[in-house]
Amino acid sequence: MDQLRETLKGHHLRTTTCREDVLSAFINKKNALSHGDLEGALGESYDRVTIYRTLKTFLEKGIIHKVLDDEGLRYALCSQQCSEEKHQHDHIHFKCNACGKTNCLENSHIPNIALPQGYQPASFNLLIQGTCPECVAE
Amino acid sequence: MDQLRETLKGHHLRTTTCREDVLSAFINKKNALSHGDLEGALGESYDRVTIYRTLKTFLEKGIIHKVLDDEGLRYALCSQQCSEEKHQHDHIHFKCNACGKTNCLENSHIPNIALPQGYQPASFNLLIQGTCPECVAE
DNA sequence: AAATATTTTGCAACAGTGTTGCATTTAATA
DNA sequence: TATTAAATGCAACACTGTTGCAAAATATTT
Repeated sequence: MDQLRETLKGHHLRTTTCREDVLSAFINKKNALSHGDLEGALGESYDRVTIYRTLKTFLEKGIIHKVLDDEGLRYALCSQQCSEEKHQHDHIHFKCNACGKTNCLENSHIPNIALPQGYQPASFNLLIQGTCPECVAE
Repeated sequence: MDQLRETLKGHHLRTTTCREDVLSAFINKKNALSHGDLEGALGESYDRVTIYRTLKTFLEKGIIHKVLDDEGLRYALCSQQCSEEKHQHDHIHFKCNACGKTNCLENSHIPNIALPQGYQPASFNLLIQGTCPECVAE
């Protein structure tokens, strides 16, 4: 449980029960979570606004990153060490159309891509939709 | 101007001024447009709801496709011929962090990507963020 | 050209998502 | 334990997107 406090401290954040619970939710559920998912998971414990602010803070500090799919915005833990200064995310997000879960493929990398003249890329975001191993098995 | 009517007819849609104006906006502006962009461009001519429904219809008929970036949802013309039955989009979307515009790189293709065992991909969506040629030049 | 059937539109109302200001409470520090 | 600074809860609001229904417009038939 002190793991949570350490992570928060490591990112220069005060320890609060809300932050511990949100962080804990991200660690337990493996897949990306939306604000609504968190509201559901944490019940009535915290105000909606507090959860929004917690997500915003976690984003800024590099604890989580945004994950986009056609249904909207979700968040997932940063596996690589990210900080306020530097976010590094060139891995792939996979959304299963069967179970609806989105997660990060940790050991994947987006290959080099030849862009037309003049385009200067800074960050890459690849979402693949399809069927995940668990749903393929059924 | 009959171009518009033809396109609509080709997708089995009735010709209405709203549909013509929305389609026209997509053709004139080259970049991806959000619902809000269209509301701005079309002024008070049409009800918000009508624009939402027009976008939904265009999506279903394969006239436009969704483009996701970190700010939310936009739409862009399908360059390849899409229909109600089949959407085919493996091109790349580029968002310029300087001018804020997102567009499709028409001659680009997402390369083959090796997924971990068991994942069955169906569709790919790659967003690259950076600086576009026009903004690099400045 | 007028009548009909069908689709589309505008309006009202609503649900969901996200933000801001401010007073109160809580966490860290001295 | 007292002080300081940050985080929370509440109220209010703006934005985004959806649904039901009556009125209007389109395409079709006569």
